[in-house]
Amino acid sequence: MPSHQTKIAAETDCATVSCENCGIFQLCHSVGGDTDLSVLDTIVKSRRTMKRGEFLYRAGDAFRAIYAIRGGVIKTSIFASDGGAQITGFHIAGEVLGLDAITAGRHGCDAVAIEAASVCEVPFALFKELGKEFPDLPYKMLEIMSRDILHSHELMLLLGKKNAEERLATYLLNMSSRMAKRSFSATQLNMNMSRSDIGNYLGMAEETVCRTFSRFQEEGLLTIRRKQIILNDLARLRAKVYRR
Amino acid sequence: MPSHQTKIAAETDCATVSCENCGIFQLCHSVGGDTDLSVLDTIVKSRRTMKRGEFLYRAGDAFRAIYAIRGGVIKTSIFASDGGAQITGFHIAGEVLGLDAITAGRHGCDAVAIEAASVCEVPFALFKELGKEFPDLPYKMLEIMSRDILHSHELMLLLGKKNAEERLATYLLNMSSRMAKRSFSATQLNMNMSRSDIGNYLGMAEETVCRTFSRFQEEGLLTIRRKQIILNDLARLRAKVYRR
DNA sequence: CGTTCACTTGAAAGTGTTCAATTACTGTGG
DNA sequence: CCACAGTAATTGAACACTTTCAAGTGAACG
Repeated sequence: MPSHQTKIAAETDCATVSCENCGIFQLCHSVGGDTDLSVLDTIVKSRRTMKRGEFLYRAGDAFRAIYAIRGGVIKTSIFASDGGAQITGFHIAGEVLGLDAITAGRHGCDAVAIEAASVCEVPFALFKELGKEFPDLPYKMLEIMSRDILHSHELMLLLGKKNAEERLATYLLNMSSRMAKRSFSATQLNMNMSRSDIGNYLGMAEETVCRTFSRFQEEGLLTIRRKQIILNDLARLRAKVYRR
Repeated sequence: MPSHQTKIAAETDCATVSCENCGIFQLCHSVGGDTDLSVLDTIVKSRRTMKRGEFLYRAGDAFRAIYAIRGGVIKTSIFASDGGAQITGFHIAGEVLGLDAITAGRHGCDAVAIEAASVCEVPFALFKELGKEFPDLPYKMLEIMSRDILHSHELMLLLGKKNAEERLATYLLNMSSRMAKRSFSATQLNMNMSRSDIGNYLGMAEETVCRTFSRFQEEGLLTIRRKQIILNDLARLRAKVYRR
């Protein structure tokens, strides 16, 4: 579990697990059946590696492609006219980005790498072409978007109804289960995002995030080691998610 | 503009404007071209009228159909395990409901009529059938979902970053523009939802909604007449949307 | 015509934010 | 390898905003 912090965290896994971590690949596999997959391979191989701080796209950019994350973490955020921003998600391997741009024809949010990352770029025009050969493809995409909407709704519930402890607990458990799903540790989280980003995402001040982390640590729920958070008691953390 | 409060507010308009208010119809028109539209007519004619308080579907119900609202207002809400609820939207004529259920195969939220309403029910299986004849159809649906995601993101920004005044101002202007888009008055809003519902949606207590309404009225921004809100100064209201 | 529910308003209490100061870490250059 | 600078994280204390609790008003409806 040590030191390859400059490397892309999940990249190797993504390769070894025959790219199960990569959404589009998954998609294609589940759709392709015995059909010739050579075209798909071509598309998926148009990869891109990103350094920390690099933008995948910016709000206002013309919509050309959708992106499947192969490794690393990418954050998306929207902006109010007054400059205020709201982070709408931290996205990890296997998740698909850019779908919110379909309607407007341009991206509504910024997508920026929080740590070194790797993405598959699938031009939307090409995606539509493929839809002709694999009629299930667009419906798979509907499923993915449907999942996005569910995620949004959960975040709304969090932002609208939960207090600081409930927010942070929810967030940690969400991260934990998403990591576990991709066969990372469920209890040792590398929180590469800053406290400030977490606060922005959860709708609370950076300081409140810190204080809540500290309180959780005092209560023995977790251990803070730099950016690494070790969850010591998932059960008790789960109890924090809902109002007492 | 007077009294037909028990009638479905937009139903008549929907008919006269050759059903432009109805999302699915719009959808079909934009897709159909000169092709035989008789099947579409059949589907769209499977309408349903709803009384205030009636459920279109409940969280957990099996996903069978998607719904386009022809008239009235339907609210959707999700539930936390502890019983807490978050209203995720008030939906009016022309909007499509039920799409968030595609992934899970069952609905994740309740949809209930706030006032008498009328909806077109489109069985999803049938929708998929139609997709074969009209290949653009699923992509149109992607667009609609993309719009939903954008809406969700905006609400997140509101819930995460805005204070009471900004929230209510945003909400009123949003309602205003949606009504205007469907050729209703932009300044005379019939807020059929309760203060409590508004509060829930905006992530604030019912009392705070009242107080904010009162303050806006004192400032001359609007006039409160029962459920009817008259916006007297859109410009000044817009200035309230962002932080001073 | 009274009962009920929704809305409104007041005052007290919490919770989280803001401002400010301190400490810890990261990365850079000597 | 260490010192330094700059950034991120943490903690404290005062303050602001919203919530909560409580009471009162008004409309709606049987």
